[in-house]
Amino acid sequence: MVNKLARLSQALQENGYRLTAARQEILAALVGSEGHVSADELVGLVRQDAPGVGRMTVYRTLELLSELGLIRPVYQGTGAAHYILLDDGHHHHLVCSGCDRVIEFDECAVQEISRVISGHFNFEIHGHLLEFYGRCEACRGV
Amino acid sequence: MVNKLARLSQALQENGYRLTAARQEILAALVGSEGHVSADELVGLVRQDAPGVGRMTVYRTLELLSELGLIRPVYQGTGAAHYILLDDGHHHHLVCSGCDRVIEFDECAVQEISRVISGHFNFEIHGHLLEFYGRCEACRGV
DNA sequence: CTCTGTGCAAAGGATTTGCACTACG
DNA sequence: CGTAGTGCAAATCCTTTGCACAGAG
Repeated sequence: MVNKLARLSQALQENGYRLTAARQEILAALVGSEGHVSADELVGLVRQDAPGVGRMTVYRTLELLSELGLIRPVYQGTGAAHYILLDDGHHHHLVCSGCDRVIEFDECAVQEISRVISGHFNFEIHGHLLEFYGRCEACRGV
Repeated sequence: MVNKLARLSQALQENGYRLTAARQEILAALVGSEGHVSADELVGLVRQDAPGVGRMTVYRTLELLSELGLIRPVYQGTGAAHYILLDDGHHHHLVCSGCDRVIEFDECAVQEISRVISGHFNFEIHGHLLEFYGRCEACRGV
């Protein structure tokens, strides 16, 4: 987790962005939340430690991280966007259509596909998201 | 494409929903658009053929289709949600962080993973989305 | 010292209620 | 016929600008 924070900070600096106090707070809150928050929830988390941080700084930092490919906004259920951490380069979800629950899993066999696609489209791949949709055990009404 | 329309219509009816005139228009517009539209764009498309259809009927139908796992909202760039058709059960994207362009591809080797995950979590899988993020040829400044 | 980043308030969209009306089955 | 579905307008919520100030390099 400390590693994740360091990696995010470093990525910002390497791309010519300043590592300000506000950004450090935001990154810490993001990592601490395991990377599953809406922008608004994140504002709340950040303000627990740093009450002075503005809502828009959070929005702008999220946009910045998205552009760098470090996080990704997804829809989870309805309403506001949720952000997931991609700093390991990949992320995997199991999304239940019934209860909108999100389960994460680690099995990843996308490497080969990744290589093929990359060559095929001359596309430089930084990360990926794999989501399965269906019904979880509970919602199937076992 | 006619098949897709029929499959969507059938899915609605099988789940106890009525196949109204408005819904038929919406489904047709969705299939005709190749399944890459925002809610607002879809309202426009539907109204070309059926001017009387209300914005909210479109929203509600989209929500309904999402619950049934037939479509999925995703972020493409910023602003409004875009909906993609999952009626084949799967969908694959290549998203460029630079220009927000979305390229679709067909290579799919997720079947095995799907089976493993399904058994592992006792989760009934209906479809999936696989997205790769990175930089396209143009944005790498070849 | 300069330029990037920040915070506030207010604007701008997108999405969602509430409720009377229509039409599918 | 009864109930699910529809349409309108207004409300609500999320996100984005514009601009003066503060802080990093």
